[in-house]
Amino acid sequence: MPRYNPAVIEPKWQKVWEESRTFACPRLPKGRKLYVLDMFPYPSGNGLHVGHPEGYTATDIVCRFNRMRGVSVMHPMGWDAFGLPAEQHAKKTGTHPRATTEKNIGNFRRQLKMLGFSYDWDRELATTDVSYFRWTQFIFLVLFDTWFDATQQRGRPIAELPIPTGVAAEGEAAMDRYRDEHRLAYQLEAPVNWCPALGTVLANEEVTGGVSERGGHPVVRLPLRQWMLRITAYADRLEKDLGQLDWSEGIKLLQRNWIGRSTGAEVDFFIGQSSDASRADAYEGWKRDRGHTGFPTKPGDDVLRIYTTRPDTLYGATYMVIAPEHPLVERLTSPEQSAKVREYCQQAARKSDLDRTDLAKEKTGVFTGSYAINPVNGQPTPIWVADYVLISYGTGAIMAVPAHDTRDFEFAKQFNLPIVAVVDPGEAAGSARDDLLAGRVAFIADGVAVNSGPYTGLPTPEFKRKIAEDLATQGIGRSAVNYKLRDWLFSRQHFWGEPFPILHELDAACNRTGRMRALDPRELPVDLPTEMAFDAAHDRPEPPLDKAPADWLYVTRDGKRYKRETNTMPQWAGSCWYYLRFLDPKNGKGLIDPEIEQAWMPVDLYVGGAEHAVLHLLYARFWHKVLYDRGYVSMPEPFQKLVNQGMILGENNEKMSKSRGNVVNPDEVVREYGADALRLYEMFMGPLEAVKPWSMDGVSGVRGFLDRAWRMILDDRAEAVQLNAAVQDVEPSADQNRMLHKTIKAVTTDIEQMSFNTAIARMMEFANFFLKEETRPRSAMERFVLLLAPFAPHMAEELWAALGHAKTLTYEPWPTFDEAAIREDTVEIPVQICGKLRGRIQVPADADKAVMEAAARAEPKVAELLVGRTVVKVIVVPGRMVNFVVR
RNA sequence: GCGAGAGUGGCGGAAUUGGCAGACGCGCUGGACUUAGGAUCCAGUGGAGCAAUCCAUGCGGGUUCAAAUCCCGCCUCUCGCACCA
Repeated sequence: MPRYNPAVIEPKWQKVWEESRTFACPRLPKGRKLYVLDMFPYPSGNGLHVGHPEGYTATDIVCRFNRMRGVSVMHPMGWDAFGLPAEQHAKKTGTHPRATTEKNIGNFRRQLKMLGFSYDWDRELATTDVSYFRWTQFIFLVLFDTWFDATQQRGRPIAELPIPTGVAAEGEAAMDRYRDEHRLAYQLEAPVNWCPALGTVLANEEVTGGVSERGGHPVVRLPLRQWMLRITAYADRLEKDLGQLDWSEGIKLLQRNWIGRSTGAEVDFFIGQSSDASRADAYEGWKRDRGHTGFPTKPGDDVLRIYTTRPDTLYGATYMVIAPEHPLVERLTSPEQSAKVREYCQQAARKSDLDRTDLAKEKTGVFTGSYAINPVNGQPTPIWVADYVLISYGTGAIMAVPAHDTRDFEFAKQFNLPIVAVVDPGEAAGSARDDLLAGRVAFIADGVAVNSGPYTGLPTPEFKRKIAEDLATQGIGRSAVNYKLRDWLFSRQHFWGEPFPILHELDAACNRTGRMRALDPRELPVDLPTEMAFDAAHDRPEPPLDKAPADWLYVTRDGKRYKRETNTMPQWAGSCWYYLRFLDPKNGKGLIDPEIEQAWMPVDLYVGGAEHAVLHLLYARFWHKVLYDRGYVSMPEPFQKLVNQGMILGENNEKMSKSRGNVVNPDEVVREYGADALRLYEMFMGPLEAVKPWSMDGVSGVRGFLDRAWRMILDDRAEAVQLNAAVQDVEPSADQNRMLHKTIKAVTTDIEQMSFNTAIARMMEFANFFLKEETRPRSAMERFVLLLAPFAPHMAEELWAALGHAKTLTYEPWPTFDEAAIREDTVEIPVQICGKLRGRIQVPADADKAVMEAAARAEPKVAELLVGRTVVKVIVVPGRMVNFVVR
């Protein structure tokens, strides 16, 4: 047989696999099942990146390994194909995004097939397929039809939403409005970054310093009607259920931080109704009333409600801060301060979120001129407006305790506000304590209360518990939980995304009445219009679909005229549930057959980049929980085990990018070294999860191994297929057998632990050993080929065939090992004196302590060094080492 | 600033979890075969030393018969979050 030539054998085996549908997966698993999922790629115009095959090879190895162990393996692939680039391309060239997308998918598919991954290609799907997004739209309808029952902590049909009698009394329209306010999918006026010059709405990351990243055009923030998804309702469950998942603690923590659960209290500070004269009386009256009425769900306009995680520092509150967008700003501003406050708020409105959270910047704010009364001590406390308080978190207002909060401390220093310490760090804190008491630093940890009225002397945790109770009894506060997580802004002003299955009612003058109507699931899919002009310049931040042909845009139902929703869904939508559709990709009756879902879910192994550690995984988990609550899926979590592959850097240790000129093209690597070499190298580079630099020399190194493995079994100088003369039908020697079984064991356990780099090292050792052997037992060679198969499947198939097998090795049983064959008769043991290596001895593997010690004492070098010394202690670890402790 | 992870030869990385540091690969050195070598094969390769030996897992302490591994204190790098009260 000629030399190893991947350019010939790789396409050959890919064709065999494709034609015999080798990796086709049954509708339902037979026996043990394993669902192995890759994060499906966005098919960009640049083609595959070497980062893609990293995770894909890892999962492919796991799949091929498990097939050989008789497991029913589900391993699908598809395309996350919506996205802005195709739309931008359309604007430039007029090419429909679908055409661009299909072309790019074609290229990605070719590249993935070239690498020999064992996907069941019959299950291929793209998020842009009408038959797919029909069900994405269906799930949106489920979200739209669901409200979150906080008491039961689960999503329920909107029809089951209890309507308060007061609302019901107002009539049908009020009830509709009430329902709309409670749906998991709801509408909101939210500011967007509108760039007039580019004629598009930009994401926050695309705007820096008030201008667009691309082109540097001015960006304005405009309120626009948006769709939101109430993910915050599921915050608690999204956090709690992380516990049952087999994910790295790092990723779980990332999600926990993102959800950002905090516990504390809401407290009402009395602000009264204006006239200063009767204020003290009014306050007393208010407090008395609250004692009877309790803490109201919604704050009245006589109070400023704040949220704090440190109710134990109430006595240290020296001022209050409200966000510039707070509804009470105007009311709380005194005439003298009015001009200043108005200007400050306008300035804040112009700043983007990013500008406002700019680090290292000085704190800004203005005094409103009014005071709120601290309910624990009756102290009038000045109210400031400052943009370091966010309207979107908590109640948009805080009590500031500069002695025990760094941000408040900075602000107080800036504006010379009083600082009152109410938590004593204790004697142990030393100088830090003095600094705190002198107002030089803020102390944010727990301690013991001081200057806190009846609470003085209580340790922080106890104080928190106690005051929460007391506030509740007095009706001036209550325990509260807050999350950093925000509701999900779910609409985009783009063409190339899933249309919403929503109609807006129009009046006779073609204006929206504000009422909307969800399409019936039977009316799905809503396809995108095929005839669209993409060059239309935009002068308003309206979605491109506003310019869709009228026959698409306007519809009539039950005699009423409607306009379709023209926002589209974000790219995240399609990737939120693709793992379900893979299981039943052609189902025209439902998003998935429950029998199939129950049989295959959850995903047993999910591999992808860490860049999706938060958003994608959180969004998908959220959708899954809603589907679970509404009975479409049978378990609450979709991804049981998650592994994040590390990024592959360029040869220069920098991130790969066109501008750095260090991009490695998989096509070229395959052309020069073969797909098996690429696969093997990506696995050999280091641990899957580690960040590691590319090395072409490394690729050529593993290619060298493949060449040697080839020559170990085949005669590469013969014209026809011919085994190497050393390969013979003989029994392996004890040494050969030991190497064989050691290798089987190591490769098996390494694959199970996804430690692919060491598995490859063990196979290299095997080849290095057997290349030196004059005779290579055929049985050993065959089992080696099976071990190699998950890593380098093309070569393995070729060698397997050359060894006389007619069928693919895909379903050959995985080799087993025998511990007895691995065991050595004698082992070499290090002998130490005082922990230093002084000699080595050969002893029987099962030698007991006495035998080992005797052998060690007999070792000439050791014996010499022990002369004239007192052996204080001898440590003997059977099968490991001997150590003499001498004086 | 907060959080997480990581520091081992010239390089990528191993090390049964406290038991011979440096598996495997790259690179390098020497040799063989060659018109040729960026092919293949053989030998060597952490540092210092002629050697015995000594020194070596970011730095400094500690525990232990024994530490890359455990504990304490630092330093550096990477990633994530970034005024969330």
